[in-house]
Amino acid sequence: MGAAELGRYLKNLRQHRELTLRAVEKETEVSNAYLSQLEGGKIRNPSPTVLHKLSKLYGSSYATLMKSAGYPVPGEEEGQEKEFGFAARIGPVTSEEEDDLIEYLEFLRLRRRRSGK
Amino acid sequence: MGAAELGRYLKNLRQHRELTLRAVEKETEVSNAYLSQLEGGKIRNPSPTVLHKLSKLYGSSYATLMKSAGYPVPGEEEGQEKEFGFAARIGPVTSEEEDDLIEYLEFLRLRRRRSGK
DNA sequence: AGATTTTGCTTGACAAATTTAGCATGCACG
DNA sequence: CGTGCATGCTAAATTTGTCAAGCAAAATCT
Repeated sequence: MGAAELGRYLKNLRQHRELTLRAVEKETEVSNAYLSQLEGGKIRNPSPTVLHKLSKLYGSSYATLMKSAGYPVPGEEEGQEKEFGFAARIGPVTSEEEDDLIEYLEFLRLRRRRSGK
Repeated sequence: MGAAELGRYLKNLRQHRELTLRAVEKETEVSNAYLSQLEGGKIRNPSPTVLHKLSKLYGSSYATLMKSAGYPVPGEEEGQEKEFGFAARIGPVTSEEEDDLIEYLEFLRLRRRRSGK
């Protein structure tokens, strides 16, 4: 898990695409030095931004890279099928409304927890 | 976006739950000093692992924390419609909560219409 | 073969994340 | 009033991500 696995995975992706470290550096603006360390399994907590850039360039899944880096991946946890029914029901919302609704939901749950259901 | 937004968001979550920095430290094994800096918007790239721990403790969505930290969120990138993005962000809700949220959304829109903006 | 370029990697330095220790204010209670 | 403790914060220290520069082997060219 973690650094070593991510390294092997990234090296595999790159070599399979016959790209050089410096070619990847040019496309992705991540230094070849750092890429080398990444592939060598020497980096334990790479920034998700870097992983995202690499996933785009390699055409591979960002979620997979995150996972193999040892990071938790949203949606990997549990039951995210039911949520979509709600999305359809509530219709389009602005991002401001999103923020307000989420905060209100948290308030609701807190209140419910205090007064035992 | 980024550090300041994440900070406000985290502080809000914690205060609504009436937790102290040291209480959070105890549950999550993230130092109270670091939590303070996080909430003060002084941390630009917190590790996803930390965000995940906080999301679990606060009962809030990991994806939302990632997003407000300025990280790309897996699943939100391509393909899926905007409404589904909100569904992923808000996480699973009970049907009781659905009702409350929709009612609250109507209230929000009514209020906004009254006071200009 | 020798020169030049390319490639992967290591080193040194810098910045930023995270922790440990400690400070300052506020609040209880003797 | 004091003293003790909780709370939020900051300063210093440590660890680690990230980059610029450079090096050795391999490839490529002449």
